[in-house]
Amino acid sequence: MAKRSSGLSFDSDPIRLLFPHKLTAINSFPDHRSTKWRPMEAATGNVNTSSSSPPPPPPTTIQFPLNLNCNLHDQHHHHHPHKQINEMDFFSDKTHDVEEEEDRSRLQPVSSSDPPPPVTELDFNINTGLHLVTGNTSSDQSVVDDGISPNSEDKRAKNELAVVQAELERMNTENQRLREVLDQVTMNYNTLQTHLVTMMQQKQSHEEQSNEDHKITSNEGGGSEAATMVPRPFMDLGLAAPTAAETEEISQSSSDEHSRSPPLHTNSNIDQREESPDQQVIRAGNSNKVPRLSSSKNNNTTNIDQATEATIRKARVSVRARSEAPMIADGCQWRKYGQKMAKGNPCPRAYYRCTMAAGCPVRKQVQRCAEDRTILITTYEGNHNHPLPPAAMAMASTTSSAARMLLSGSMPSSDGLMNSNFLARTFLSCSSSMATISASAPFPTVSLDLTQTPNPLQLRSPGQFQVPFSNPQQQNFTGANATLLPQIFGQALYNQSKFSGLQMSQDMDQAAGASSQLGLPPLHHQGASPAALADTVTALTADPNFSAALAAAISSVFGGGAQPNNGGNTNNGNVTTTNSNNNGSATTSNNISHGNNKGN
DNA sequence: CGCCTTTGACCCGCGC
DNA sequence: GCGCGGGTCAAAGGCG
Repeated sequence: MAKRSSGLSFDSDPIRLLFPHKLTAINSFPDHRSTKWRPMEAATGNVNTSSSSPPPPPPTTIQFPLNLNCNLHDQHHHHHPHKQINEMDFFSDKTHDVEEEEDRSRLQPVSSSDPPPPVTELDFNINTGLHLVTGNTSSDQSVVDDGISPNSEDKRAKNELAVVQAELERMNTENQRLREVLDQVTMNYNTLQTHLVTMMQQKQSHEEQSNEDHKITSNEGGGSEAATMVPRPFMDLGLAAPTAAETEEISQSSSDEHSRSPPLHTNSNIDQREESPDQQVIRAGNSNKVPRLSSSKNNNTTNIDQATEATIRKARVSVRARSEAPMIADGCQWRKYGQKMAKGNPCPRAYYRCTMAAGCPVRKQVQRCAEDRTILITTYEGNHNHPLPPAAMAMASTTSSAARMLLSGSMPSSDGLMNSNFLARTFLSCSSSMATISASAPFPTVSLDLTQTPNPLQLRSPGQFQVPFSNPQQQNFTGANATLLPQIFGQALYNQSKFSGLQMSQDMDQAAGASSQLGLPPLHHQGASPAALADTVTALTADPNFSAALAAAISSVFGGGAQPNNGGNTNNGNVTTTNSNNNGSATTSNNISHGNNKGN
């Protein structure tokens, strides 16, 4: 399936996303500047062009949801101010009004002496004259009509008949139109299904190879049927043998997608198991190539979850933001544990570990863009296993949600497809010009480019605000705002997830729990192609819900200080930064560890 | 003293 | 098998 210009770009064959661990390091992590970001830029242009003008219905076959929704929406909202249905809309009062006027004008000769009364449904009923025939003389009209011959009543009846017939015609037309829409929906569904089957087949072949190579699931034979559902490629991404508590966690998460998520854990507990201080599962190399799933004591379901979580652990969210600060303040406490010179970038890459809780598996890498040193590339990996301050919640949910989006986007299970796609489109629609999915990177990575000015149309929510994203012409985007952006984004995503009410409905009982604790679409199926996801995302880039989510996010981040229609530059110019800025915007950020600035 | 950064060494996977 | 590159460890030192 061809790539579509949605801001979502895949660098490689879609199937590769399913086997991130198999990928070569063609686009290894540090190379944000090169291949990874290029598609996004291209996509940016496309998106902008497509979104700046009323989208000429792209040939995408997945466009239907929007159209369908719009139509239905309009039809069911009688008082929608921008009703666009001209040909037929008998759900609309207004249409009725107009047509009734016409009908009434046709009927006028019968009772020409009466000024046209206010048009209402009641009037319509009265004017049908049907009641008059039955001898209902209570109305003024009937009084007026009293003096009229039965012949005129016949005329009137005929007229009414004509009206009814016209209505019937219109209804037929509308039915036809709806049928066409339905056909289109069905066709699109079939297309998707076909694509899914294809991908599943490809996946199975890969799975077989993977099984032979890694013998990961040698333990239990699990039904072949289940085996086909098990995301074998992810098995490699399994974690080290889980502890008892971990196993419990796993079984819990597997047995219930219905939540009971531990309260106050910002993100899924996926990584709690990851390393106890003495365990250090993420050891050299292992973190990169993922510890093996050595334990065989788990059943398929457990393996699925392990694989899922391990993959999530590997999923990364890369944030590009202009910042002169050494790091963007994301509300967490970090400790630097290493620094390396990465190939292809003269700027060193710093490795940070979350120190807000012992054993928190979250890592982040900070590196300046080689091409533009003002751009700070921060890549998050993993999920916190501890409560987070509000300031850190957004970013945590962003990373977590992005990770899940990546995974779910590659697993279009019957129940996961919609969820994943919804989340994906949520994620990407908000910034189709900013978000990029890299499937060719060693790990599935969602890249958020916060250095570009997003399309105002996309950022304008019904509330008419604009995110103070960096303006390319205004390079003074400093750490303060750079700090905010991920939070905005994350919060928007988080909110949108709540609004969506999709997978959240299962686990959203924990308000503090970030989206990662939301029910992850079951990993039964796998092999959905990112392209399919891309298609869906492409088709659904305009998600009104996201605007609301983004509005809420900004409101929360700015404490209601979001400036409507500020053109996005206001804050940029005003905020000056220091490394330790809290910029007063968001919350009680712990900000970057103090030593961090010290060191730099 | 505790926490942090620095930095060289080490581990590991992958490609050749 | 070797080299490369990414990622991490851990000793040493700095700072408040």
